[in-house]
Amino acid sequence: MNLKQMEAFRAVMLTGSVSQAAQQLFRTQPAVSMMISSLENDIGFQLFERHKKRLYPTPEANYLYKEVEAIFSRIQDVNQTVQDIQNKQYGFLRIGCMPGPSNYFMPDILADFLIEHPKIQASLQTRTSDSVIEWVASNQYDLALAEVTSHQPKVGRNQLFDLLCVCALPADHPLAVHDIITLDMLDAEPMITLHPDHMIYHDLLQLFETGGYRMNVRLQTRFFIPALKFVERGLGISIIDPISAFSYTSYAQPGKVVFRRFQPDIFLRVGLLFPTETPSSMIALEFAQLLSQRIEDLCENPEQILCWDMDD
Amino acid sequence: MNLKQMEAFRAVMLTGSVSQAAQQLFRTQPAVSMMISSLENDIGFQLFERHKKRLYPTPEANYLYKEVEAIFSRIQDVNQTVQDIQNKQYGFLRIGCMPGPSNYFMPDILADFLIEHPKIQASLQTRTSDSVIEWVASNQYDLALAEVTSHQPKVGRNQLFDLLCVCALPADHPLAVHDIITLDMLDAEPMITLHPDHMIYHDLLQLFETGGYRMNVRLQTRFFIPALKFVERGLGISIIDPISAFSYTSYAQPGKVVFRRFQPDIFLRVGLLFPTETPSSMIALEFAQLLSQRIEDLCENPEQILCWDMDD
DNA sequence: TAACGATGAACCTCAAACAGATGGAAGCCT
DNA sequence: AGGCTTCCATCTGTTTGAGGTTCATCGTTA
Repeated sequence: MNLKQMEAFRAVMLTGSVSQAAQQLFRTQPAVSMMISSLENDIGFQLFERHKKRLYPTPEANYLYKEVEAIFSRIQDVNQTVQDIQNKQYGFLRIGCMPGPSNYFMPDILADFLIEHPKIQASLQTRTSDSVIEWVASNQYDLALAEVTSHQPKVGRNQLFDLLCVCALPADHPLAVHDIITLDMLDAEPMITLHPDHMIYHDLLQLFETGGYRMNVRLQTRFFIPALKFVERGLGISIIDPISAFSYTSYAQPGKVVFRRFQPDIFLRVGLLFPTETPSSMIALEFAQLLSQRIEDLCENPEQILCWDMDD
Repeated sequence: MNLKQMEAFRAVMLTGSVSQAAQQLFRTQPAVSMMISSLENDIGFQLFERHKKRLYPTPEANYLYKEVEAIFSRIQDVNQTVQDIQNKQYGFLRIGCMPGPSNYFMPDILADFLIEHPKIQASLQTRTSDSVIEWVASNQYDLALAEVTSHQPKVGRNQLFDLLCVCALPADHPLAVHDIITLDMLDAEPMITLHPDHMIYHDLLQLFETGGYRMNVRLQTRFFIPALKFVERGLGISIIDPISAFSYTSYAQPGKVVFRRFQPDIFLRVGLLFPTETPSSMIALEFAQLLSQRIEDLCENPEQILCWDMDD
């Protein structure tokens, strides 16, 4: 009882004759005839009664036929799935994302991706970077975007990006006339920063101190996005990662906040992370490639943020 | 993408290693290794990532595995069905039966059969012989038992039985002392017969007339079974087919009716009928054999009816 | 007579197995 | 660190058998 026999059986049941079945299978008549008799021999009972130059299927043949048809239906399913996978149209994408990009940046990219891959299912979860790192390590996400501090996650296929941060100022701030904001301009200037336990606060403070300037922290926020709201209201200046800045430009009205190049360079390090010890799905890799490309695009073309207020 | 590849794939997924899979499949390790890579080549994407001497299934492999497992499950179903058919434990039995044997004779035999074949489903319908013949011809029954008059249904696998009829008398009837009832004894004796359109009435009448005796028809009934009720009440003597007589012995209390050999021979012709142009299921043939055997047993051993009142 | 199916003989091809060896990567055990 | 083992991939060479071919024949039946 093998597939070839079942194919022959099915063809004979469908066409009602050995000759036609042979034709349909692109085989010769003796070949099909032999297949049927070898099948009958295997299973130990007759499937057809030969009568008056016709084949009459026995009731047993009808019982079997239903089940054989079910097998072929499943095989068809498998082939469909294989095709879908080949066309990158099959799979489930579990994405973990830190808060900053999860509101606008990531959804935008994911939306583009899902439109191109209509059958793909996805889930997007927002968590703190620490949680995200933990979850992706335990294979709860297929890929994740999170801030990384140490160089530890540089293992496997993980990809690191050093995002050059920009300076966000109220549009009517006197310093907004400059193309580049330097450290000395911010001496004692009211600032909106992240909390002190955050890497970027630490880096910034060190810059101020080594330069001999005073960092005047007017407000501390947990994430970058709310910080921008305070900038918008004129409460101070903030140093912002480009993804958050880009997100802001995509939903806020221009005229309230402007972004400027900041000197010296200060980086936010984010990682595009994959589970360790578990292979990634092709879909995950495909999406990761798109995501990575968009992030690089943002790094290489900071004008889309810096010139946002001008050309709009 | 063929069964062999899927078998190898399944084994590797289950055991988690090529070597163990090879062992399980009674193949060599290179064979399984080759099968997997030829499968990967066919479908166009990786199923396993080779890492640290282990195989890690990709998510795609997991998607496929579910569907492959479903195929094997169906194949298992087919094999089970084949086995059930081999063991005569699969099928549906549609039986048509004329009224006489359908109350006790046929149910008894069918019950025996179903007990021996626990998984078989059956349906038993009672109709007039004419209806039964019509229905079985149009493949509504797998087999049928009916009275046949002409010799017409002697086609195909149909089997005819000439049932030697017996004489049913009230137990206290003076004639009951005889072992054999002859025609002359019944001269002008009150009789309970079937209707005149029935073959057996016609045969009986002819016998009486050629012998020069008078047939005193006290009552006419449609079937044999009610006729026996009248015999029981002493209303007359009846000539009964052995199946109806046997049925009666299996439910009635002895002491009211006795059966005696009747001379000259008079036969009721019944047929064990199969659909024409349609093969019979093995189950139908099996049951037909049992049924045929029981009928022949009844014909060859009439004592079980004739001596019923004595040894009980 | 033509169509259909079963069967047989002779033959061919190829997937799939074998055995047996090798090399590389990685784990395990001193 | 070194040695041993395990596991996988790969190669060579070989064999086997299923499944196909062609061609021919025969019996049945429309």
